[in-house]
Amino acid sequence: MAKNIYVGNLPWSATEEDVRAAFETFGEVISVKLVNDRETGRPRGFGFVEMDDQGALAAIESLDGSDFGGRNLKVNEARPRPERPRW
DNA sequence: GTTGAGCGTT
Repeated sequence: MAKNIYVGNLPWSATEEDVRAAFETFGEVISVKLVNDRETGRPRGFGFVEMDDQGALAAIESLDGSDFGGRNLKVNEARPRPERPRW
């Protein structure tokens, strides 16, 4: 099983491989998604990481509040996202 | 070449 993780307060210079490398230290990283502004194309400074349950919990406990790129990282379980409507 | 609370573009 896997969990979605919310990652916030990221430096604007951070990339998905940086986040993935940081989270791979604690477990198997399934996917990494950094959110960029769709209209301006600028990075919004947060993203999501999908990991295994144990790895996700370990990464949250270890990376939340830790220093990443000079910023205090915010790591938490992501909110459930509604599935896309297909009507 | 700028900015800084938050939960995503398929």
